[in-house]
Amino acid sequence: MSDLAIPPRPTLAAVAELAGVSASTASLAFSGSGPVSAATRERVLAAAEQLGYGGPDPRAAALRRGRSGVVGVVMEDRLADAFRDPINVAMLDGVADEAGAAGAGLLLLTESGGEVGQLTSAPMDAAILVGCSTRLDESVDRLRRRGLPVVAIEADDREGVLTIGLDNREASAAGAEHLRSLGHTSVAVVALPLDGTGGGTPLPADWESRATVHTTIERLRGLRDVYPDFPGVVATGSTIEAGMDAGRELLALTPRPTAIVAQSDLLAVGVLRAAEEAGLRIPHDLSVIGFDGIRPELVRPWDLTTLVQPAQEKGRAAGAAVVRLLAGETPEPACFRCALHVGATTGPAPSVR
Amino acid sequence: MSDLAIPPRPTLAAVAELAGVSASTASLAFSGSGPVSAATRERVLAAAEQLGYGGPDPRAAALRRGRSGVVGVVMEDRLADAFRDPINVAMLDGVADEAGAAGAGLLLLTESGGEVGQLTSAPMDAAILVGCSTRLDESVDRLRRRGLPVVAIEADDREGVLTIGLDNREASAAGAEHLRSLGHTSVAVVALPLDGTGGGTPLPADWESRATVHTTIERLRGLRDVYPDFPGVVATGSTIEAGMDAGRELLALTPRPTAIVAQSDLLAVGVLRAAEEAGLRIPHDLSVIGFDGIRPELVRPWDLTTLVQPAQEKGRAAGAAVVRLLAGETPEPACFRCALHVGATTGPAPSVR
DNA sequence: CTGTTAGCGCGTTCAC
DNA sequence: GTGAACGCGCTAACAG
Repeated sequence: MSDLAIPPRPTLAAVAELAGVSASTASLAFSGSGPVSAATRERVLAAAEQLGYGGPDPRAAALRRGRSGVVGVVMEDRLADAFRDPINVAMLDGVADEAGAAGAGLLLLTESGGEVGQLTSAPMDAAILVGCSTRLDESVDRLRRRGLPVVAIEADDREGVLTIGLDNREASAAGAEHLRSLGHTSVAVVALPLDGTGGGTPLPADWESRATVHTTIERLRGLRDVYPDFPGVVATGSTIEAGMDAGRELLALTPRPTAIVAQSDLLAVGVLRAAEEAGLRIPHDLSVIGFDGIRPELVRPWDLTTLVQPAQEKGRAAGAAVVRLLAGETPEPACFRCALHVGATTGPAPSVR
Repeated sequence: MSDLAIPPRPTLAAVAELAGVSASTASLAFSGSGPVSAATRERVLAAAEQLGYGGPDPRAAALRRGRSGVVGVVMEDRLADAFRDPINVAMLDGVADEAGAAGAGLLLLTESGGEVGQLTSAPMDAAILVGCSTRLDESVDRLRRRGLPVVAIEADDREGVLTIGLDNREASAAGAEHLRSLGHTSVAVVALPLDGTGGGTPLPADWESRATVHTTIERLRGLRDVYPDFPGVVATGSTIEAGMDAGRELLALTPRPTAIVAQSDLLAVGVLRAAEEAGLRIPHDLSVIGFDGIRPELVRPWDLTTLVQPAQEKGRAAGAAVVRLLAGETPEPACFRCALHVGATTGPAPSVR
């Protein structure tokens, strides 16, 4: 581990001089986008080889071109948390597919990252906002002032932002409708966080005015469209553990709900575990419905009733939108739909059996 | 969705002029790192506000400073695959923790991404190589020629690269030793990919000379240290599905192995499913051992015997190393150790019971 | 505390 | 097909 030291890097000019051509010619030889004779290119490349020149400095190229080839992906506070939910991973996957194919790198950022905020200081050509929370508005402002095109996934419509949506409300309502058709009258919800703060608390009555996370609100609204009243708890995040905690609390209610609506599959799995722990039979004693439709193997051994969302498609759409925006086109906003998968975790309400 | 168009951005100079100060003073007002009177800063900020100026252009700042505040993370070919294995996610998490704390953004790259290769054209200050495969050498060359410090996770030692290692060989040997102490004489392996190509084939006899993935080789060597001869298959990736496929093949061998060594926990879970499918009792009829120690809930309902590696620590070390390298320090290479977790998927060999 | 002076390393006009 | 000049937008030195 000797020389990790950085040797002085040759510049294009040095290469050009060695090759006996002008800097601009050398530049063309590298970018390949101009008319350069094969012989000249050859000489330039040879000179570069000899000097150990690794190609044009991307920083300078970025300044000159006004493009850095980087797309920012802005996620929740901790990357850790974001990565933990497979649905986010699937989405990122879609983004990487499209943006990557267009030659863009993905720069992972958090809204609160860094000192003054990476949002203001990171070199990028556009940004995709994911899992939008409280600071969305502020983030958008910062990005827009930098002149960057912004694409948001599942966010409130906002001036200057292209939104890739999901029918959260309708889908949730469809899930609730499914429960209602099974005769459930006593349902409870495990909600995703309402805002940037803690969670792990009962769902407040005034959630609609207090919550700031678009997805959470819309899913709650969908449930309310079918069940005007329901108790619930706010989970600390989209994890199995949080789902277990929430499940334990809800199962201790009297009367015990006959169905629990979890706002994500991971939460649903946690609820199922809590139910198992309490000795309840699924779906005989309790019905559980999730949201997302993550890969079934992660939910094993249950066949979870859930709302399957096209996460990767969503990501792909966002990636494609950014690419088009950067190409000067004006892509249309999109809205994806979920499909209800009726599995084996929902059944008739105990009272009607 | 009207004006996603990018309005002309004001420059620092314009702001400075409006504020009636020089450009450099304005610059200081923004970076905050110089002596500027509160009143002056105030005026500059007000002018910026008025013009809708969003702060210094990161591209220009990067060129001038020679730093872009971005650390590249180079992963396997498809980001999708990388994200699918929780062990990678855990590691990324560690990297994000350290690098993020230092204010750096993580730029996700693939070795083959983009046209001419993002490795050459992406603006970054340093790179972390992860899941090193065939093209490692070439990648390192490209990065080193750009004068970038390079940190590699689990790679062969190489001039000019700081390696963060794992005791893959020793750990695998310890796992094998565990099986031997239980009386197993007939073990088979499910190997991670040997190189960038397909997989899904029997493990060739000359794997040692053919394989290019450091981690795979070292783990195979560790197994061989205890069991000189063993059959095996090469999985197509680190997934449960690939593990199932591999498991089915190995369980069809005659004589059927009494123990299967999987090179990752996901593969092990796949093998367990294949065993279940074949009606085998675990560990009565078959012992299975994994590698990684991903979160237990992902392996449920089994309590998998596995080699627990400190993945997040590994990532953290890599992140810290990069940060120190960028600070001009010379961090030492590190090597982490795994711990054998004896779960409920390994037991005495059938013949000795 | 603030202004002046020079570039950072390259890509892009134009001419030739 | 090639070269000369200019400036992308900012910041590090210095001088005042």
